[in-house]
Amino acid sequence: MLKRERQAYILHQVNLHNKVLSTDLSQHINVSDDTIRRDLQELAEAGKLIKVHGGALSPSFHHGNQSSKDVYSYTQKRIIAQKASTLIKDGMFVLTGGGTTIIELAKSLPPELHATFISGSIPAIYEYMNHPNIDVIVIGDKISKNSKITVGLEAISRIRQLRTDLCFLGINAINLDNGVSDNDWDVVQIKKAMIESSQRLVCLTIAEKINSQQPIQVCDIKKIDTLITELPPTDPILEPYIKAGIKVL
Amino acid sequence: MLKRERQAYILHQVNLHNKVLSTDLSQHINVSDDTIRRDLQELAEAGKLIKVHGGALSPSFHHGNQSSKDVYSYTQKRIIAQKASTLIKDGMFVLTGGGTTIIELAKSLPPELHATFISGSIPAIYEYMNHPNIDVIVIGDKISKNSKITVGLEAISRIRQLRTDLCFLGINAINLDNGVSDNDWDVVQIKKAMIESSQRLVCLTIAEKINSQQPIQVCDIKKIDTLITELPPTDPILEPYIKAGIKVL
DNA sequence: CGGGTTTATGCAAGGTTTTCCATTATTTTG
DNA sequence: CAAAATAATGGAAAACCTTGCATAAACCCG
Repeated sequence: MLKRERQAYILHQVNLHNKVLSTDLSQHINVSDDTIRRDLQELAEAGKLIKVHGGALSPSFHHGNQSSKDVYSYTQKRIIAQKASTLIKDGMFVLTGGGTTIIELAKSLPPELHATFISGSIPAIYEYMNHPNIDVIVIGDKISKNSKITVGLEAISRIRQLRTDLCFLGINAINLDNGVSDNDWDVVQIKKAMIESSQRLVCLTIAEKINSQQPIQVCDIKKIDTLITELPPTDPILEPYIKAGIKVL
Repeated sequence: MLKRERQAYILHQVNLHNKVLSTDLSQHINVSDDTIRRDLQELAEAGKLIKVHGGALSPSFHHGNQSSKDVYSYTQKRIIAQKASTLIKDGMFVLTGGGTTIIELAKSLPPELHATFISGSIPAIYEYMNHPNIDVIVIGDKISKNSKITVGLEAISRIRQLRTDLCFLGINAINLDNGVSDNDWDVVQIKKAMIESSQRLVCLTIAEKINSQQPIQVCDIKKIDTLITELPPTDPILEPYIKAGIKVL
C-alpha cells in the first residue's frame, strides 16, 4: 500500500469515527507502528488531525468529547465489525442489510479488500462507495424512512435474482425458540429474501439482544451459519447457540 | 506497445483501481521502470493522475484543497437551487440526476413540500431521505464511483417504466448546436433515459458552462423545457436560448 | 535519398524516501 | 511507585527517484 493512499485512508477513518488508534491502524493496514506514527505526525503537522497518545482525533472534535455511552457501544460494534470483516475474502459477493452494526462493518473494511457489496441500505452504500476497491450494487425501491433501507416488491424480486456468498444481517432480537425476530414488517420481508438468496447467513448483534424476542419472525435459528457478538465465543450465554450448530465468533 | 497506447492503459488502470504501482506496470507492459515513470510524470502534468512515491493515484483521491473554488460556486448553486425548488408542487413525481447542483437543490427543498423524488444519485438520496415529507424511490444498479450514481441496463429499464412530471438534470456543457453534452458514457445513457421518461426537462447549470461542449451528446436543445442558471433571465448570454424556445429562470 | 533532428527508451550512478528494527525515553494506569 | 503501553531516536536495508548519457527508431526536409 502506498504512503499517500495509506494517509488518505487514515484521514478517512479519522473523519468517520472521530478517532483512531495507532494499533488498530497498524494491524489493519499491516505496517509497523512506527510507520503509522510517522503518518500521524505528518498529518498532524498538516493540520489534518490532532495527534494524541495512542492515536489521533478529528480536528473538528477538538472541543466537546462524545458521551461515554456512545464510546461504549462504539467499541462493542467495532469489535463485531472487526470479527465480521475477517469472513470476507477477495472476490466475494456480499449481501448486507442496514443498521448501525452493519455500518460499522462498512466503515472498517480493510482498504485492500476487493469484493462486491450489494445492499439497499443507503448509509451502508454511502460507506461502501467511499471504499477504494469495492464494487457496489444498489437494490432499488422505495425507501423506508425508519430504517433507511429500500423495501418493497421490486427490491424483493431483485434480491431473489441473486445468489451471493455471504449475507450479513444486523439483528434486533434472537432466541433459541423463535430464532431471529424483528418489529418492522417491510424490513422483515427484505431480510427473508436476503437470507434465501445467499449461501451463508452471518448475524451480527450486541450481546444485549441475545435471548430477546420481537413480534415478527425473520428466520429460524437453523438458517444461521455464523453469529457474531462482541463477546468471546467461550462466553456461557453463547453456549446454547453453539450447541444448536451455529458457528460463533 | 506504443507510448499513447501505454498511457491510455495506465489511465484505465488508475481509474479502475484508484491506484497503480510503477513496478506492476513495468512488469505487465514489459518496459523499464524509467519509461513508466516518465509516463506517469507526463500524465501527472496533464492532471490525469497524481504521482506519488511508488506509483500513482486517481485524481479523485485528492480531497486536499477543495475550498476556494467550492465556496465560490456554492453561492451560485444556492441561487440555482432556490429557483428550481419553486417549480416543484405538492404531489409531483420528480426524477433527478446527480451532481453538486442537484444536491444543493435537495438540501434547499422547503420542509413542507409533499412530493415523490426518484433518483439513482446516492448523495441526493441521502438528502431526500432526511426530508420530513418526501417519499424517496431509489433506482438500483451498479454504482459508478466517479459520479456516485447508479448506472447500467437495470437502472435504465427501471427509468423507462416511469412517467414523471419533472426531471432535473445538472449539466456539464450546453450550446445551441449540440444541445446538452457530457463526458461519461454510462451517465449519459442514464440521463437520456430520464429525459424520455418525464414530461418536462429542467436543466440546471452554472453560467460558466453555457456555450461549452463535451464529447458525448445527451440531448438536443429542443428537449429542454426550462433552463436555470444563477444569472437573471435578462442576461444577454441567455438570449439565444430564450429565442430557441426555452424557458429561462 | 541521406543527413540532421526529434522522440522514445534503456542503462547506470548517486541521491532520496520509506520502512523496519532495536534501543532508549516518556506517558499512562493500576 | 512500578509495570505496561506508547513514543522518540538513530541506524540500516530496501525500494524508489533523478539525472545524464547512449542508442535506436521515427521523422523532417531539402
